Amino acid sequence: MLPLQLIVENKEKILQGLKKKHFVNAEEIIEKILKLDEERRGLIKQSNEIKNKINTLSKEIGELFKSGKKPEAEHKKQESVELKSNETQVDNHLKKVETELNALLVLLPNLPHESVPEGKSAEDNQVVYQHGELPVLPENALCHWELAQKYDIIDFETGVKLTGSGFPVYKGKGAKLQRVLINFFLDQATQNGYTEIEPPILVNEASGFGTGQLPDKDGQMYFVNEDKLYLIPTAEVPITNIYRDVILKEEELPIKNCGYTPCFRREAGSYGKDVRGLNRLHQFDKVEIVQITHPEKSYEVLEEMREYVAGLLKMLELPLRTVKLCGGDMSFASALTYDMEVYSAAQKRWLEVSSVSNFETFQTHRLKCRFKDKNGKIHLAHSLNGSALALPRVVAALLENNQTERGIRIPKVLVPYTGFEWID
RNA sequence: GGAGAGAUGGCAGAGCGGUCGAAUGCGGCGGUCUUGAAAACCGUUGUGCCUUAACAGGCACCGGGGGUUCGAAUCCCUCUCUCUCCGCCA
Repeated sequence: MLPLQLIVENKEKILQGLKKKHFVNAEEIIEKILKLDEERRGLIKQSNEIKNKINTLSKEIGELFKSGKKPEAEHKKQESVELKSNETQVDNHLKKVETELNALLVLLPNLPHESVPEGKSAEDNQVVYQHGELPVLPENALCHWELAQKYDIIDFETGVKLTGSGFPVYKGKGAKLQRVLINFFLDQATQNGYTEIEPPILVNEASGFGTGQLPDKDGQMYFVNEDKLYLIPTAEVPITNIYRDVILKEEELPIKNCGYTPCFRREAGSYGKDVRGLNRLHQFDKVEIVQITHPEKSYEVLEEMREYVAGLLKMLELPLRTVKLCGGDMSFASALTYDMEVYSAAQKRWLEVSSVSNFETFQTHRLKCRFKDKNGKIHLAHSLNGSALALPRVVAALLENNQTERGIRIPKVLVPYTGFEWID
């Protein structure tokens, strides 16, 4: 959520940013917001003045009763009652205005950083980095879902039987590979200064709202109606919400947390090759990294996080590229996002395995996550996060790119974890 | 799941329906003393919003929401959470 003050003070800048993000109706909404805000201020002033009078009267009434001047007290009581009904009217009006205002504010996405490229869709994204040779596989190379079946390591059909599509069952070395990757990613993160967190995977509405999934993505999360809880779509939600309603000390920044959780996404309306095999799932495993930083440091940290994630993929010997998302392709809450993609040699396409974003104050404003500087002043912190990494597509690329006559080769860094060099 | 108790400032802990944003203690910050430190003493110590160029002033907040009252931290209702006992349980 964008701070109201920012909108009031920087209307033009906001409109520009929203345009870059291809947000429609921006002008109309902003105008409404400005008008409502003006109304709101007026009403607050009125309400406060009435309350002030009532408070003063009440004190006087108390004194009058004490000194036994009953008739005068009664008179003032009457006056106070009238003021009260007046106040109730003003307050009701104010409440209505504030509800309307809030409903509009929540619609506005975050503003893109100035370096975000113009563009409408994924085609306009900029490749800013590429590393590794694209493997060339023989004609008879198999896609990962075929390999999964051949070596009996992932069973999609049984997942359908147990739950539904998008809930694969990992078996044998396939299951172990999941566990190994989680451990590897967590170990790397903790070695790089991130504190490991194991959060709940069900969260309440306030948490969903805090990181911006609600109300924007209501319907994409699984919801447990009985207890009014959401299954998390990413560890970002619980891990970032740790800092909801918290005032940090400046010297506590940056906060660096990481965590593994299963992630749950309903993702209604997907189709075709995008959802084959491991390409898109309703449940998957992911290690997430989250940082809460000083506002002046967040872009530096974003680059650091992006390099960190690229480093993971290099260790796994996967060809990768980094894409800077254009305005139209960015998420609701992000100010700048890099997607990390690996090349899946049998499918002959790039698969997104990580998304690293700076949210600036968009999340922290909702979260009320602030820090106190040396002078005792309170500021909003910046929040960032990234996948490091999501497993399924990494596994897809590993299986496809490393397939040989002999079996599937496990990357060297993982062998100490797996205890085997081949899936065969 | 059943029965009871409770929720107050960074923490601990007071608070007859009126002068309570809230005693007191601890902690934090500033100062006096000291070569330095400790001790002692003095002062200070929440958040949000509105008005203001500023000084300053006003309003709200004692778990959340609603109510009674001229006036609520204090009374009533309701929700949430915590604790104790019992039951169940990895």
